[in-house]
Amino acid sequence: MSDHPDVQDEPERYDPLALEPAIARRWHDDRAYSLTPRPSADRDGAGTFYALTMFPYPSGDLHMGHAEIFTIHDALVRHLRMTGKRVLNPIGWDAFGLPAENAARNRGADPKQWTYDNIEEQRSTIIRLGYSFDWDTVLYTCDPAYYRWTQWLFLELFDANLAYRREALVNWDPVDQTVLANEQVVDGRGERSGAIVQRVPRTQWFFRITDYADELLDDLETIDWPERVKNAQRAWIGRSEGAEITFKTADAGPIGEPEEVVVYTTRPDTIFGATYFVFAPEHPIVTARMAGDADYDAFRDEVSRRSEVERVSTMSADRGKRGVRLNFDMINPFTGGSIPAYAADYVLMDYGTGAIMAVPIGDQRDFEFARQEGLEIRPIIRPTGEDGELLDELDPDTMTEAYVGPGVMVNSGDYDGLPWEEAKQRIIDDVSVKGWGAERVNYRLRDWLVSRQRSWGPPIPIIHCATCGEIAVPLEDLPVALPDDLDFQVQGSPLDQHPTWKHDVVCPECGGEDAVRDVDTLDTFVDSSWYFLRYLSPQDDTRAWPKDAANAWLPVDQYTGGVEHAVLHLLYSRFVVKAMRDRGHLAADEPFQALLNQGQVIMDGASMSKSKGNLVVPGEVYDTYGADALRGTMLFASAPEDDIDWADVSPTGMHKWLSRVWRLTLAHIDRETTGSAADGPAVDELRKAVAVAVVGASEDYDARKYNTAIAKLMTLTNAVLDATRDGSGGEVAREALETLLTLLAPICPFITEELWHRLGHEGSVHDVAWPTADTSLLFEDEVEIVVQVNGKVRGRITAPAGASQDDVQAAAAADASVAEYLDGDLVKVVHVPDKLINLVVKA
RNA sequence: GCGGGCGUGGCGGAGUCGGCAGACGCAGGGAACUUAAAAUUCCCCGGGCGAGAGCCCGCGUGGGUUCGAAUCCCACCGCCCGCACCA
Repeated sequence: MSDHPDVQDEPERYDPLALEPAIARRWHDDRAYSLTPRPSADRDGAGTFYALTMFPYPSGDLHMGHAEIFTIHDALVRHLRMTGKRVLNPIGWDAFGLPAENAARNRGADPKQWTYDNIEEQRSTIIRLGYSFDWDTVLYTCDPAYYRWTQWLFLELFDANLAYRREALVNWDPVDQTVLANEQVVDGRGERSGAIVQRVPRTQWFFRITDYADELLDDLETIDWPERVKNAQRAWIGRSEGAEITFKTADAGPIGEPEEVVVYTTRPDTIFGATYFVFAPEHPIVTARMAGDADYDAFRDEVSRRSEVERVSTMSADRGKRGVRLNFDMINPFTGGSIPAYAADYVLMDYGTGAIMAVPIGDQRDFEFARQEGLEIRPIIRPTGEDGELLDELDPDTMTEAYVGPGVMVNSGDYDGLPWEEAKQRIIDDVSVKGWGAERVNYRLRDWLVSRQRSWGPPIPIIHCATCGEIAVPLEDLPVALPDDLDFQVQGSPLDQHPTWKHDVVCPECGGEDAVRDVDTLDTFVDSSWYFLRYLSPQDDTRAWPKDAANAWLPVDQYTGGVEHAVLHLLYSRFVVKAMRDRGHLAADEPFQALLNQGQVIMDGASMSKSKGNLVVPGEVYDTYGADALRGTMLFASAPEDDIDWADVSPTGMHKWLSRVWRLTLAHIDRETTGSAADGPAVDELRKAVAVAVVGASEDYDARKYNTAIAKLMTLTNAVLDATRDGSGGEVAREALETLLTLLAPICPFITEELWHRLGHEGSVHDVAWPTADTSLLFEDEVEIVVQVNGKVRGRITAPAGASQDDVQAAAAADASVAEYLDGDLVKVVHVPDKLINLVVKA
């Protein structure tokens, strides 16, 4: 090279920094990987593929985690293209959200400018790393051209009664005077102010995701996702089966007659063991009956504050339960007996009905509370063993924990002697007959709270009219755009505090002036719950997406992203697709057919962060070794699902291998140029090595095991080296190198493209068809067979392929190193053709 | 506590349809080339015994099934990730 004029006769060295940026820029500027025009209605499954990667959030430059996702995804996509698929591979930015707003608050930045600056930085890194996205489909969720349709989506749900407003307990930061998103609450404190977050009632917008609870649960069986993600969703949905049963207050109380209180239980069979009754402290009946009791109010306030703070830091078992005896009793409808009523912190207002029948004998929490308060623990079940045999009766005085196993009912009136499962069904039936309740399925899943008192998000397209109520903004008035002159220094919501924005509207229904805009914005998870639909037609300003395109392209064939979205984003997207299906806008039941969760990139065993001083950024890696080495290092380190500890891997090693590929290719070109190209004596081995590599690497690519695919390509590289060591190398060497470059192209797109051109090809290596192997080369005339005696390897023999057991056995027995172990009667012979023979002898 | 996953050389990892454990690489050691270095190329590289051929041990631990187990079954230990007072 030019800075070493004295060594200019040396072969050109591999210098990725000199060749990668220009190629990267060309791919981007030429839109080399855009899929225009789109195949749509003719999509038949075989010819097209929708590959999706979770779009980045633009807070700063790309980090190593992004590089990991995109590298895996890009290898997948480039490989699929070479196998003939037409791949839709879009990119965009999840560009609304709190960091931009916080930057505005803290540093006076303009959130829009801040966001787009970060996007540009990320975009150039993505281009530099050679990720083959379709740059025609770029979208930004903060662009009015996008969020117009996010607002449309909201109105669709509003029209379907799947979006509604009600009062709910939300996270309130008393210092910043604002509601916080759950993700802004860290260990019970506001992330900015450090103040303990309170639960306060506030009117909020919700999406009725619970309407789809059963389908969201059942359809998990139809999608190809990691089991742990499905399990996380199952747990989050939290379906349980039981019954609702009505208890009455023992006295008439404030309304003049006994009040009815419904409880939810999964163990109706244990109702005869309900020896007390517990309300959530905020339960309305309790609030009414304890009104004016200052001690009670203090208890309730402490509980509501305490529960949120301590839930995150303390194990429930260590904490003890807090409760107070209320000033009334309840009647157990089955026994007719009066039982004491309590309010306690271990009963939650927002699950079930906010009240429970407490069965200390059969529920650990009730047991603990009963012990603590000296309440009766009544045995109503006698344990049975595995074969249904009766075991010892329970003794409440000596028990240390509740009994939750199988048994038969005792002390349970007409149900005595029934197995507990049978008693459960009988009691459910009887409850219905007597009008005391009904069978009931319950879910842990809550409706999705989507409103935020923040201003860097899509305004909720609703107008509140004094006479008409909540009125949808007419579609032709969308988008409801954010004003450009928000003041982010105000306390509370900048949108709410804007001098004119919310008032500059009349009611679309009655034309009345006494109307204001909704000042809340939508959760950023709403933006990301449908972006994969917008990718189908990002420039279309007449509709969110064309129905035929949605039907053609959904579900996404492969979705790659982090497991941190196991529940939220992936559950919300599933809900949105199902809701849009029911609105007639698409046909798919699920958004993402297959999901791949890539591992994390960590450093020295810990997640990377600036504060820990262990941060590695993609830039410093590709500025040293190049993008190909960065990509190769990540994929060679381990399987895509596994974490990568950057301290354990070696971009240097990857660079060394790529340099070897470079040298071998240039040496071959030199042979051809000087007319000395001719295959040497090792040509047959090399031919075979090519076939082995094609077959092996193809299998690995199909299984997305890029680490072993690379290992096989290294082996092929070493075979080329061995075959050309003597300076020989002709057509077969060229074929070996071209195959190597083709097989490596999806992983290291730059060096392969460059060398492909240097080998004299006009087009791109990425347009080459995936190679197939001459499998006849894989067939061996002779095979090595392992000889075992009593299961231990004692020798190896060479035999013709397909040799019979008799022939192999004879040859094995004749082998000197084997014969010495054959001292006894041959009792059994196990023969695995062409692989192994095991001679079992008995002394 | 409940649910899920994982334990293989100094390190990342192969092998996981039961059939030669440690592919491929990193780190390390040695050699060639060089005035020297870098780069490159070659050799060695789980532990023990042995001059050597080779033998024994070895995939978290202990059992089991089998001609044969890293792989299948049982129990235990350890680590990681979810969820966590959900009635």
